[in-house]
Amino acid sequence: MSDSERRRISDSTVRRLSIYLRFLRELRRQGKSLVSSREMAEGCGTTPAQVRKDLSLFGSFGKRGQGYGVDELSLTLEDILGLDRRWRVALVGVGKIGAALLGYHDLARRGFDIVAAFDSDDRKVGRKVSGVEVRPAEELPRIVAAEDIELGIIATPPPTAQAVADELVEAGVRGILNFAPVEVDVPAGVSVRTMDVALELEGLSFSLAGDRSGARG
Amino acid sequence: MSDSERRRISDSTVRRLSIYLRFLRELRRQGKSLVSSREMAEGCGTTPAQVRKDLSLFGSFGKRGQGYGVDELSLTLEDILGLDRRWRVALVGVGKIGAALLGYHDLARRGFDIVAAFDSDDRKVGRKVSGVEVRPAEELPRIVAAEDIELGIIATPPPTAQAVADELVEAGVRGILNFAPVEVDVPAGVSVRTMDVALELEGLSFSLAGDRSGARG
DNA sequence: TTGGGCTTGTGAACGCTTTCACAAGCCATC
DNA sequence: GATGGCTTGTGAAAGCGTTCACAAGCCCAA
Repeated sequence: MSDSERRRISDSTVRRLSIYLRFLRELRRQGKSLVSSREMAEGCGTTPAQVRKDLSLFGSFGKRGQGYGVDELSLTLEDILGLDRRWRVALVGVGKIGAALLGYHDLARRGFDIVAAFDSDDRKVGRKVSGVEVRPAEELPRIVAAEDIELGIIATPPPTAQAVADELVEAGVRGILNFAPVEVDVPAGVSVRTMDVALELEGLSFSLAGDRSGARG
Repeated sequence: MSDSERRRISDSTVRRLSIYLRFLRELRRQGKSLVSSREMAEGCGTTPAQVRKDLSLFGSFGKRGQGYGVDELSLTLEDILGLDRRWRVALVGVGKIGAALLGYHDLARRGFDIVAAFDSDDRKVGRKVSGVEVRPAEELPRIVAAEDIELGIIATPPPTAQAVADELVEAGVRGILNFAPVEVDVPAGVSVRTMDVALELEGLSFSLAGDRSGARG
């Protein structure tokens, strides 16, 4: 697939592809070999038409009358998502969230290895957290570049998030997962996703606040 | 605002409202009193027209030729988002992520109090984590109902997530933040948001994989 | 070989979200 | 009080994503 084709794919489609893959891996563990778009939709919280349309953006992977081959489609989605390899990730900020991420083995299971961790707090530097040594923030540029790290996770307080993002990009990182509750700017060609727990809770709060009369739906 | 008006608001708008509010609070700390849609757009990663359209869905809060009053708009957005009160939250699963959330004070700062934590592991039950006592999973239904808890956070392994969601809903919870990497089903009238760190990294992986020729954009 | 049941792949229709473009309106200055 | 510069609020247009609906195609049974 060419870059220009890839660019046309929407964020929501990519997100669903990940969900499909997660579901397919579960089916694989259960030993299922075929799955229909209807079953995928039920397991992934969407519609059969949506599943088929999403997949059709990349090719024809199913068999009419039968469904999709679980193994085959898993591999295809892994290819599409760029998961046919492992990714080297740098973590910046070893506070509560950063430490939790270092200990969260689902990341490695899904292809993302945190190979370096940084913190500006001297008391944390040198300690090992879940097997990864915490390094001083000053070494970030050198190590990220030297170790060919392509993804970064920002788990610092908001005021330093932008500076960290700048350093990561300068050192060659082209994808950033940001846990600081602030939007960070990056140059074109670099992707950022921000995860803000409180922001998600606020979304729930909105739904509930609009529901004061006990309405259903 | 009536429920039916509220229902028309899209998820993406609600998400942006939260981002606007986050930004406005920062401006308030800086002592700024007026802000234009252009400045908000720059600080929130969107466009001025989008900012104005989002706000216009709820009313006219600005002053032509000047912009929006920072204090006034903050309060308005808090009202809209249902943040004119505090929310009582139950946390289920005190593993790495759960413990990190208990120690993450940004939640309390933004109106969400984790007032109960549950775990099925006897070794964790009874311990206090960041000031909250861990209770046995069996007590969840009773305590959530008795304490008028309206929001739940699931931080258990995937296989138990659905059962926990069912218990939370049964006990009266109408909003769930799910950290288990699996989609959970809930009845109409209950909202769920799933946060999956690996899934977000996969999104970044997709962008980078489609970018092998060093294209810009 | 034929018929029935089921499922994919996809153009077209639909509906929602974003962007555009401009009238209405505020403020400072002269 | 009139002028110029700036900003909001909003219909209309454009752009996207989702849903519909059905032809094409597979498999099983008789």
